[in-house]
Amino acid sequence: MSDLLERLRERGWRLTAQRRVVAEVLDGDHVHLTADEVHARAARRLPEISRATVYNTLRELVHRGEVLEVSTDGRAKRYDPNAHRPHHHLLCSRCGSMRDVRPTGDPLADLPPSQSFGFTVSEVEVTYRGICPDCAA
Amino acid sequence: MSDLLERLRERGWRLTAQRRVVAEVLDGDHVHLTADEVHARAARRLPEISRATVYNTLRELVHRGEVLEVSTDGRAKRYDPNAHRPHHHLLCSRCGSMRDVRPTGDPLADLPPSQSFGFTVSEVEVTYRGICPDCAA
DNA sequence: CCTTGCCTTAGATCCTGTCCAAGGTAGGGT
DNA sequence: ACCCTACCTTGGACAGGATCTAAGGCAAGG
Ligand SMILES: [Mn+2]
Ligand SMILES: [Mn+2]
Ligand SMILES: [Zn+2]
Ligand SMILES: [Zn+2]
Repeated sequence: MSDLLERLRERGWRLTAQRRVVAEVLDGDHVHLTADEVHARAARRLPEISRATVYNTLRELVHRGEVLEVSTDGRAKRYDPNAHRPHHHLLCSRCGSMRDVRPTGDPLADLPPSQSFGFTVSEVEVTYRGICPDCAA
Repeated sequence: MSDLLERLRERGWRLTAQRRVVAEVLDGDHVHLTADEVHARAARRLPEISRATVYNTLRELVHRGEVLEVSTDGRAKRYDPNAHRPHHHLLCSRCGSMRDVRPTGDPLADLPPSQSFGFTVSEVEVTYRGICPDCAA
């Protein structure tokens, strides 16, 4: 994720300790943290970091396409560093945990033009809902 | 939608003016109102109806499977009376309006068991995001 | 009709996320 | 190495959506 920070610095981003820590916290696979979870983990390394800065940084990373924002049924949004390879999600209806999945097939191709109602469709999101192994036990 | 009210009354629901009006407001095709929109329309027929009652009634209708709750990217949730025939949604990223769509193909079949991560998957939700004709103009 | 337990109500409260004004600092320029 | 300044961070106020509470109201069975 240090690549990311370099890339952004070249585009005029100031490299601050806060932004570095947020980027570190977001690193990994199947990572889907809420903003408050990001803040809690960032605060372990940088205790004075504020919630506003976490929100600001996340918003900018999303806006620049470096992080994916996923909303889950009225709960807090989750932030996903795996933005460069498109994928979908498995969501536990009980605890809200998420896993990445890559279904075969292209749902965009499954939308007949007769059903588009004049919309210019740019993306599709597929969410599989169920109970995760932990919650099933 | 009077069928609905009868069905619920037989299951022990009290038939109040408020619940009747909420059910009326929710009737129709491609209906995806927010709770406040439901409240506003209900209040045209029953001026003293409270927001709390609208929220209570919607929550119960959703819980009993008579109305679908659709969350749309951090905006207010929308309520969909068309719960009995499964369908998916076209969502305008600008104004938040929605239309029902019925894509061909079954996304559930597109999830390889190797990708299930032990989840017991019970439903799949597909959202097509784009710009609606009104917002494109 | 009466009674009772469910329903409705206004307002407080909670949660998530944004906005603001004040002070701090990265990093280009000298 | 040091300044400057525009950009960044901060705490707290604020806003919208949704839930909760305690008090009074009313559907509907007896
Ligand atoms: Mn993901
Ligand atoms: Mn619908
Ligand atoms: Zn779970
Ligand atoms: Zn629109």
